[in-house]
Amino acid sequence: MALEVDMTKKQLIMEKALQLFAMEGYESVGVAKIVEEANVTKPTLYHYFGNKEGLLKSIYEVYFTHLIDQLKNEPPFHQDVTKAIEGLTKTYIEFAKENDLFFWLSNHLRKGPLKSQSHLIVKDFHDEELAIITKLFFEMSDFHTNLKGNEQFLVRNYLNLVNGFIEFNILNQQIDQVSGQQIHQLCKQFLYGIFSL
Amino acid sequence: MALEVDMTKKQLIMEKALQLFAMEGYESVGVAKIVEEANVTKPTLYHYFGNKEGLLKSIYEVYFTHLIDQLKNEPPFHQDVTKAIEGLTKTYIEFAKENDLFFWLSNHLRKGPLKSQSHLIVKDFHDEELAIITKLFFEMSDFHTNLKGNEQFLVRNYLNLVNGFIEFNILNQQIDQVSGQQIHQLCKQFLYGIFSL
Amino acid sequence: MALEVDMTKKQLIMEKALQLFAMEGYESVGVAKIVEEANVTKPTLYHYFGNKEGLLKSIYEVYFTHLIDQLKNEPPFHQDVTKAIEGLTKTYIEFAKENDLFFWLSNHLRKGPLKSQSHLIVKDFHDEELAIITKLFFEMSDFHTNLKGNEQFLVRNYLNLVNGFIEFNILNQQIDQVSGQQIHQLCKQFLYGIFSL
Amino acid sequence: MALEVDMTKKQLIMEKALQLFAMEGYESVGVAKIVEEANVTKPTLYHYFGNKEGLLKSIYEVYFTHLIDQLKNEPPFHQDVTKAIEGLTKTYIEFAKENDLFFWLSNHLRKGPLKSQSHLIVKDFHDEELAIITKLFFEMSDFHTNLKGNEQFLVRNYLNLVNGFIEFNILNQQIDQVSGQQIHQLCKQFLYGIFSL
DNA sequence: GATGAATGAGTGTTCATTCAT
DNA sequence: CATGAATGAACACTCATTCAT
Repeated sequence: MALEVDMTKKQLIMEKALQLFAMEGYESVGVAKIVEEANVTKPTLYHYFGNKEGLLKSIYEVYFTHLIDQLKNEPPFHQDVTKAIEGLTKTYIEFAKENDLFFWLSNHLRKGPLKSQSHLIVKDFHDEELAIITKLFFEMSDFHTNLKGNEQFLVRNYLNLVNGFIEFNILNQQIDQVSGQQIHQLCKQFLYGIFSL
Repeated sequence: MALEVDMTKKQLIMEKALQLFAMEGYESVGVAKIVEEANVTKPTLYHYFGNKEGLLKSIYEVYFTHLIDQLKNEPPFHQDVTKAIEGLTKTYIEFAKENDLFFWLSNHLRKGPLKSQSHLIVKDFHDEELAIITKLFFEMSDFHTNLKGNEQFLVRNYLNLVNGFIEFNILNQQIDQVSGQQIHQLCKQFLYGIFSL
Repeated sequence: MALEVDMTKKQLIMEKALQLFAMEGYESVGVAKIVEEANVTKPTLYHYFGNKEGLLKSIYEVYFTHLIDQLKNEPPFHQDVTKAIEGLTKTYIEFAKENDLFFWLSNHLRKGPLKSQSHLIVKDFHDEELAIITKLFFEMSDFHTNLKGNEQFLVRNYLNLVNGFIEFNILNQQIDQVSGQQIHQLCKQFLYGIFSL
Repeated sequence: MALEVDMTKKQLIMEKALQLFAMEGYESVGVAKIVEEANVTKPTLYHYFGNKEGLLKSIYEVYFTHLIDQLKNEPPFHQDVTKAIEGLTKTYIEFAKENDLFFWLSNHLRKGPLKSQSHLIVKDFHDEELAIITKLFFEMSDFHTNLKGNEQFLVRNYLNLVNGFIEFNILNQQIDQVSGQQIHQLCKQFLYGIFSL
């Protein structure tokens, strides 16, 4: 995170909002608290973001876009499942290393109550993420036909496993120390599971 | 669920609160909405539960206690890992079949923002659950020494996998149709992963 | 105060209400707190007193009636102002010794906000008290014509002085040790003031 | 009091609150009534005062500070008891003439139930007042040694007498007509009492 | 760009009181 | 006599949002 003194007010608001949303929850944090932490006034917040919903969207547009871009830049699948899964997992973990607070927040909002305001705001973003991962798994099942019909199931399992792994390491403040070997082990665990099908 | 007409007002309030909390989130649902849905007045709610927090606690005490009891009644571990994991998983799925709404709710609250009121309310309950599962995995690692040192990691993975599986099936309204074979497959996937260690 | 075990529920409610009203104020104390302290239920309170107002009235009827009776039993004025004032003062102080909590309460309610519910409830009681004292001072001014025209003024001064003296001693938990000599001194102070007119 | 049309909303809220608190009591008056009388909304009140307690404190800070300042500006005691007491009394009565509603309010709160919220809010203010008056009486007892040991007692009596006198005149809407002669008479009454010691 | 001031609608909670049993 | 259960209205307070400057 850049020094607060170098940030524009807009960045500062997003930064503080991200912290608060991640730790206390979008619904529980009032705009009053956000502007207080950021040392700005409410109209400043509304000037930049329109409303509270727009603030959350802006945060997603800044951070989540990075993730999506990186996921889209994954090399196309070429028969090596292990390589594909490890590459994907490394992408997720690299992203989480650099954006731990946002990862933590989005991981909660993704699975938040279906009809909660916050979940509805971010649903589209995560749907796009899901589509990308799902596409990859369908490509894989074209080569490994024993996976056929289980793509959705495997996508869910994969995301639960990886996101859970990352969340656990963020919680214990060990995300920065996650090694390539640990990633390898995690993927092996998932892949062994896959081939059990 | 019994017909509404047969329920006491206390039960009715808890039922409606459970539905609303599960679908819209504890923080987003006001007591006004709960009492309106339950066709009672606010003082009635406060008569039975003291406050909103007490309402959530009461819901947990009713439902979660069942889960804890069943987890405690799991037969002690006797060297057969597959049997132990499948038994545990069946317990979770049986519980989820009978209490889908509560399972959905608790699965969100368990991983809710660390400092959110709702998470803090239910933390103790889930800590007890975690302790029981963790104990089981430590018993397992006594026999399968290759698991040693990874118990916490495996517990997290297991819970992510099983809870994710259940959540997915509740979401698609297929939880009632989950078969023994599906459970077997789910566990196999996890167990293959374990022995990859 | 009699042992609580010997009291009827009605007496117990009045006793606890008196304590709470005196220390925290009539408006600030809810019936919920009163019944909790008295270990009875709300309908019991309403059975005996009708409503909160009736409870305060009942307390006044029990205690204040004693004061009024004693004031009425004061020997008629026979030219000795000192004797009259000292007799009156002794009556007040005796009453306060035996009923310190009630004295404290009534001393507050007497001067409470004019339009407050509690003041309006007890106004009639204190008007009767005032009438008795005023009558005495008019009798005095018949003999000491220099007091003529100042009767109301003197009544107020007298009550302020005596009630203030008692309040101060209750506050310092010294009301039981107030001696005849102290009463004599207090009255002397007032009487010297009178004859300055 | 300035015309309402010339007042800021903050002043208007304080003015209306003062009136209501004085006549009906702090505990009995809801913020809803205050904002209704002042023709503003609740958030406006909370914008300026934080909470109901802050409103009462603000009123005290505006008015009571005037009184304290004037009390502190009393000329130092130079052996003439009569002059000192009459000066002090004039200060009180001048203050009451200009701030009759506040005087009325503070006179009630000062002696309100010990554990009532309103009394606790204003206690510090009145303690400061008491300290100033007490200091003066100790200075007097250095010159008039017959007063020694009775300072606290005399302070209470003095305040009861003067405050009672003022209250009586406010009640009868005669406070504006209180003459220097009446003040002289009041003080004479107290001073004669003093020298009876 | 940025602000102090203001708001309508809502928050969770408690009030004195009453009902059927 | 006494109670658990229930209520309409009010409580102090906060929400996300907007306006004039």
